[in-house]
Amino acid sequence: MRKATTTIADVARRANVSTATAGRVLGNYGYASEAVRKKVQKAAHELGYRPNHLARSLIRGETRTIGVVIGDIQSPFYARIIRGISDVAQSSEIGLIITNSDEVVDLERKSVELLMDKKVDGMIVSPCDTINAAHLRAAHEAGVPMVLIDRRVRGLDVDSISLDNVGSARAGVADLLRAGHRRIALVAELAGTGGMTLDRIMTTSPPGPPDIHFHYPSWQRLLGYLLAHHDAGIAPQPEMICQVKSYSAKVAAEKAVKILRSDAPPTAIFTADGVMSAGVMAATKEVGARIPDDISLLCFDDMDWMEFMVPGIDAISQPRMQMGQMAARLLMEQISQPDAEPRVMEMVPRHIQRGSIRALLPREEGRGGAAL
Amino acid sequence: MRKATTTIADVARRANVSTATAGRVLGNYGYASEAVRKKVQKAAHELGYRPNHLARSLIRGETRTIGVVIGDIQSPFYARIIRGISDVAQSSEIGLIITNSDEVVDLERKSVELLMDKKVDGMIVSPCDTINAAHLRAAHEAGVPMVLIDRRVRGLDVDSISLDNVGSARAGVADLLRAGHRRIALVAELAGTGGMTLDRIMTTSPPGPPDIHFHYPSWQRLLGYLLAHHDAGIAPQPEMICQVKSYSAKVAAEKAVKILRSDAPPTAIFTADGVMSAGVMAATKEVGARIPDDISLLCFDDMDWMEFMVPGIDAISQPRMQMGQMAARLLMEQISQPDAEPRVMEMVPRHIQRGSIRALLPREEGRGGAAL
DNA sequence: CTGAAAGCGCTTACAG
DNA sequence: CTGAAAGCGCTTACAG
Repeated sequence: MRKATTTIADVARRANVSTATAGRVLGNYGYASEAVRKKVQKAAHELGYRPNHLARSLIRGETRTIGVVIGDIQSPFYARIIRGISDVAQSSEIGLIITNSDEVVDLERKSVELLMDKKVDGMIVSPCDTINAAHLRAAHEAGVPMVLIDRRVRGLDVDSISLDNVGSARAGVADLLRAGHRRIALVAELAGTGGMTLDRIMTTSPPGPPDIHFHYPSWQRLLGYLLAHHDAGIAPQPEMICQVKSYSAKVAAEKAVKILRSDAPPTAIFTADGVMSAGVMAATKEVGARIPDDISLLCFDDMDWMEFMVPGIDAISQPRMQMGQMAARLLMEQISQPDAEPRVMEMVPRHIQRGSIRALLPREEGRGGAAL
Repeated sequence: MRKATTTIADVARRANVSTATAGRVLGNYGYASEAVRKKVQKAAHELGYRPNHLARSLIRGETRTIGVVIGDIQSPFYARIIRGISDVAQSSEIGLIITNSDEVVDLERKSVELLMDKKVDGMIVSPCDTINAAHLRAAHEAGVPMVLIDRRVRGLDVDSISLDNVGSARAGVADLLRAGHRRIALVAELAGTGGMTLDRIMTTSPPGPPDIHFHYPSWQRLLGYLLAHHDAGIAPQPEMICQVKSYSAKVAAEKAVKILRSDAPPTAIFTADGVMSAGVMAATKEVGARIPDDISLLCFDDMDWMEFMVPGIDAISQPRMQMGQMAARLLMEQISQPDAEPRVMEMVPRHIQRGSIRALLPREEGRGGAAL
C-alpha cells in the first residue's frame, strides 16, 4: 500500500505560511524572504516532502520526459544509441521512455501514440518506413519536438542525425580498389521497400538518385560502392552484388558461399552491416577461405566481437553512442527553441584499418579462387 | 509550438452535456445512456479529443508507467532483459522508463529517485550492491512495488527473479567431470564486494555459505563448480580457480593464458559469463589451443556470436528475455495486489551441448598441455 | 515579499 | 442516468 504523501499544503500549514508561499520556495520560483525560505524548508524536511511532478507537469505543460522509438533494443546498434541518449537524459534528470517498433509501421504508430499520451517533451525516432509515416507527420504538426535518427522521412522536415553512409562506403571501397582489388563483392540487405531497386541505382549516373537520403542505409552504402568504382574508372560487376533482401545472417551466408564458390570469386568482400558480416564470416569459414590471406574483408560495422576471433578485419566503425548523444542534444535544443530551423546532420564513421586490406597485385594468382 | 489541446470541457460544451457526463463516457467509467454516449463520442471525434493522462494520473494515483534500473543497457545481458520487460509493458500499453546505474550505488540511488519523482507504478531493479541499498529499502517502505532481477538484496523482502546459478553451474561442471576432466579451470569475476572471499567459500562445507543467494552470480557459479567436485568425490584444485576480480575480457585473457601455459594446464575451462568467455577465447587463440580438440570449453553465456566462429563451444544459456518478461509480470501482479507475499523465483538456464565436452580418458595424454 | 483565489484537465462522491 | 461541486497537488496572475 502506497503511503500517503505530504503535500505543499501540509508544509504550508506547519510553516504557518500560505500554500502559494510554500510553493514558491519549494518549487524555487518567485520571491521569498530568507526567513520564510528557511522556515518552509525546515517544515518540508521534517515532513519528508517530495514534490509531485505530475501536478507540476500538468500546469507547466512539460514532463521532463522524452521518448524513443527504435526497432529493437536488443540489437547492439540500437542499444548503443539508447545508451548515448540515456546518458544525456540522465545527466539532465530527464526520464527516458523507450519503445520497440520491430520495424513494423503499426507498432511504430502505437509507440508514438503511447509517447504522446505520456505527454513527452519530445521524441527521437528511428522511422521504419521512409514514406508511410503519417503518424510522425501528425505528431510533428501537433507540435511535438522530434529528431529522426539513422533514417530520414520524405517531407518530414525535422532535425535528423544519420551516418554519412555514401561517403564512408565510397572511401572504404576506394581503399580496396587502390589495393588492387577488382572483384569486390558487396553483401547487403537492400530490401525492396520505398521503391528503390538495383536497376534504378545502377542506371542513375553519379552522384546517384537524388532521393538517396530517404532510402535505407544499405542502399546508400551500395551507392558508395558504385561511386568508388566510378571514381576509379572501373565498371562495377553486377554479379558481385549480393542482394540478401532480408536482415538475416543465414541468408547472407548462403549468398556469400555461392559467390565464393563461383567461377570468378571475389578477392574482397564489403559487408554493409553487422548481420551481413556475421553471415560472411560463417561463409568464409565454410569454404575454408582465410582472412586476410585468401580474401580481404571490409565490414560496415564495429566488429567488436569478431575482433577477438579474426584480428585482421577492416571495419567502418559507426559512432553509435555519439549519435545517440547528439540526437538527445538536438532534441533538447529543439524543446527549448521550438521554432528554430531543422538541422540535418551526418556523422562520419571511422575507418579502422586492421590489416585486412592488403595490396593485391603481386600475388593476384594465389588469392580468392585458388584457396577455395 | 505545441497546439492547444481540446479538453473534456470542450467536448462537453459541444455535446451539450456536463463535463462529468463527458468524462464518464470518454473515460469509460460510470453510467451513460447510449444516446448521450453517442453524442459525446461524436463531439470528441470531431474535436480530435485525446485524454490527458497526466490529469488522470494525478487523480487516480497511477501512471501506467514502470521504471527499470539496470547496470548498462549496452550489455547484451541487460538489453535482452529490457526487451522482455518492454514486450510485456507495450502489450499492456504501459510506458517503460529505463535508467543505467553503471553498477554504481550513487547512480542507482539517483535513478530510483528519478523514477519515484515520475511516480512510476513500480520498478524493476538489478541492484548493484547486495548490502548498500538503503534507497531500495526506502522505496519499498514508501510502498513502491518492486521486483529485483538477477540479484537479491539482504533483508529486502520483495519479489525477485534470478537464475539458478548454483544448480546449473553444478550440472555443467558435473558433465565435464563425468567426461573425465580432472583439471577444470574456472575463469570468473569473483569481485570482493559483499564480504565474500575465495577462502570463505572453499572452507564452507556443502551446501556452501547459507547467504550465497545474496552474493554476485559469479560466486554462485563458483559454488556450483565446487559442489560438482564434491558430488563426484574429487577435490577441487585451488590453482584452477582464476579470480579475475574485474569485469574485463582482457584481464581474463591474461589469467587464462597464464594457466594454459603453466606446468599443469587445464583440460577444460568453465567460464562464468560472456566477458570471461571472450577473454578465454582470445587466450586459447594466443596459445594455439584448439577447441574442442585441445581443450573443452563450457561457457555460462549464450555464446550467440562465438557460435559463428567456434561451433563446438558448450554453453549454459540464460533465458534473459524470459527473465525480463517474468519480472514485468511479477511487477504488474504486485501492483494490482500490493499485499501479496513476496515471491522468490529462480529460472533454470539451459545447457546447450555443442560437442565441446568430449570424453577425455582415452586420449588424456594428447590434450591440454601437449598442444601448448 | 506574501496571500487569497483561480485554474491545469481530469475524476469522484453526492444529489436529484 | 445526469449535473453541480469539490478536489488531485501544484502554479500563476493579481492584489496588497
